[in-house]
Amino acid sequence: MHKPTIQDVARRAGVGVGTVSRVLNNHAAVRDSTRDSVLGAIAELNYTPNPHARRIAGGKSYTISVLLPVVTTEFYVRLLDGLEQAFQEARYDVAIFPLLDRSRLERYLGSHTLAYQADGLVMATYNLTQMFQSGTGIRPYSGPTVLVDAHAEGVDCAYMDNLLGGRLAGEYASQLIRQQGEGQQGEGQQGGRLYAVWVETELDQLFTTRVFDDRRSGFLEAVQLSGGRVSGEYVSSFDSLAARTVAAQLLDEAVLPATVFASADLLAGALLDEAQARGLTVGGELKIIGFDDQPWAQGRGLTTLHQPVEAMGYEAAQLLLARLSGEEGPARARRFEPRLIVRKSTGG
Amino acid sequence: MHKPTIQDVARRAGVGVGTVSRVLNNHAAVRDSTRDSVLGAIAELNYTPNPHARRIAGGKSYTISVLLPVVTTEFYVRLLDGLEQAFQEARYDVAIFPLLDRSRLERYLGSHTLAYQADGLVMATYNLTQMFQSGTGIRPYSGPTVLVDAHAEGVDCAYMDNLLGGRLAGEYASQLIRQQGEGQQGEGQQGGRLYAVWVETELDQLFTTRVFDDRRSGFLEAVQLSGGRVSGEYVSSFDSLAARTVAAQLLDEAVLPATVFASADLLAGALLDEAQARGLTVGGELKIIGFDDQPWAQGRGLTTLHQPVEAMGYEAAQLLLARLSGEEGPARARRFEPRLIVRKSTGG
DNA sequence: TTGTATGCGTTATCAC
DNA sequence: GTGATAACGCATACAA
Repeated sequence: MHKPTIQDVARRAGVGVGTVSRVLNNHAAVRDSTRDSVLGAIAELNYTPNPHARRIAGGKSYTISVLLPVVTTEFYVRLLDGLEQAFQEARYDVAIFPLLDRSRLERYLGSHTLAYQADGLVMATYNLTQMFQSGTGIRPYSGPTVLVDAHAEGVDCAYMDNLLGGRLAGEYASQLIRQQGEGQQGEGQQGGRLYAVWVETELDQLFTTRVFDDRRSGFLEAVQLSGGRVSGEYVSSFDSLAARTVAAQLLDEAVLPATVFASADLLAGALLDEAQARGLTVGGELKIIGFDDQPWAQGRGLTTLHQPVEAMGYEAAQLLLARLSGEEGPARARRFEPRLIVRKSTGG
Repeated sequence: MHKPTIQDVARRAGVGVGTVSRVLNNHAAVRDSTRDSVLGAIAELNYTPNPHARRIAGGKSYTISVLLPVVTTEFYVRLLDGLEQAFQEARYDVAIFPLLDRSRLERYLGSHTLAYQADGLVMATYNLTQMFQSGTGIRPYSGPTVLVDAHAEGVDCAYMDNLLGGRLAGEYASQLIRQQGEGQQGEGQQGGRLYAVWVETELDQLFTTRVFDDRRSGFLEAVQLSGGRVSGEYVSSFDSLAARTVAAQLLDEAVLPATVFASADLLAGALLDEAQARGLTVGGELKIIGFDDQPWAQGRGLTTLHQPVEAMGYEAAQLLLARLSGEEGPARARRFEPRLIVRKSTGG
């Protein structure tokens, strides 16, 4: 018993191979009744098309390469979920290329690798401009490319509006402080102070991203617009140890009551830990706002910004698929909006 | 100008396509002179074989799936280097599957994915037995499989002898203490105390590994054999924050002079940091031994165990390739030995 | 709307 | 040793 082929299906359904191919690829022009019988035969034989034969006949690889940073975060799991669902629906395989180190990028894009043979490329989170800048020896992939969780001129992209996210956090923080100011009358500091912890942006790095800068800009802008001011800003690298150290420093220096915005849940988590160690009442004298809505955020009651990551991945895939089916025209950018989730870390 | 095919090469070299295919695949029976002319034609035309056509004609996918944990460590970069080199030499593509979460394992092994279509599977670091245990709904991959950086009965594997590594550390630490004891006569503690920091083994986890347990067992065994004893043992999760906390605790409680074995460089690095913060003389009153020889270990002068990771990857690939070319027989296990690198953190 | 025939770029199997 | 040629499984242009 060999693996059933399209021939077997055709014979079984009493049709030609062309017809089977047509129902496989949704080529509308096929009568419902015959489509049903073909589908029936496929099911009975448990037939699955041979992807390699398909590739050689179609002259395409039906494969998409996804370049991904190696960061063990729920974010990328969700992003892949969105991407893979869309590509699967369109009968494309996705090959994942974890960018373990810099040399690997060049290798992946080299002409003899899987990535190069792909019909399209998805790049996550990177700064494309910097990545392909002259002098690095890296040359851009020649096929259609889409950026996800990043944006650049002249390239299709699906990105999260981190500027908006920061703004939402800033507006909410300002509002919290106003409310608190109304409650306890006569307080000079009118509702407590405002602090922020930022993620250090690594300069001169291939793996650089504007994500955190945008969150910062949005926040500062919103706070300023609402007439508030930030009493102290802290910077931490994206690392739990550094975050904890910075959290301790912040709580050493901060004047309570205070509201703190951390531009990543990783940093907010460290603040939560440090506050707990000091016996501070989170949600009361100390309010904390994070960003990411990581899986633990709900359990720990962290007010944070939730992002439609799967939707962003799905849409990025759609943009690429459109190009693959011949779409011309200028680059399109799809924007996605974070949403504030209020929990008890801000008294909600 | 279309992409040159094997036909073009044959024509150019004045031979048949069969001959071209033969030189491509090293099918010995071809005269040197004709091989040269074929190679010449290939170079002139800049010909690269179409992998899809190859796959369909050969009836194989010429692809190997590598299941990898998502841990940003030099270890996996080096492991991939070894694997990829071997597979490339044998004209196999490698597809990397980062195991972001548990659900992804099932999906990767599902019958409609790339991984399933691979001719062989490489699994890194995991506990195969636990992974495929009944009840998880995960069924083993049916093709030839090789384990790397792990070992199990009845499966080909290439693994690091972490037991030996631990033993080497234990012997060296014991030796250090004896030497020190001889130097300062009459000291009751005869050369100082011995401490150890272990990596916490996560139980009930898919992503479990025996690596750290082996390092621990080997160390304790060697120390006992040389008549020494461990004055204190500490446990930390594989996380820089936790490691620093544990390092601080250890240095709070330890009696100097002391020698500390950390079963991973990540933990040793935290000790280095904490010692520096306290103004302790590393290599003198405090000696530190790590495990892994991470890139920074040399610069910071950390005595540690170096592992032939690339060689292990390369050999794992060879084991799999042997099966792919029809090798029968019982499972083979290839053992690799860590090597102690003495640097100034132990006074070397 | 559907069946047939041709082509995709290799590898493998023959003869020579 | 080497050159024809038949698969491999599918998509597609063309004919019906």
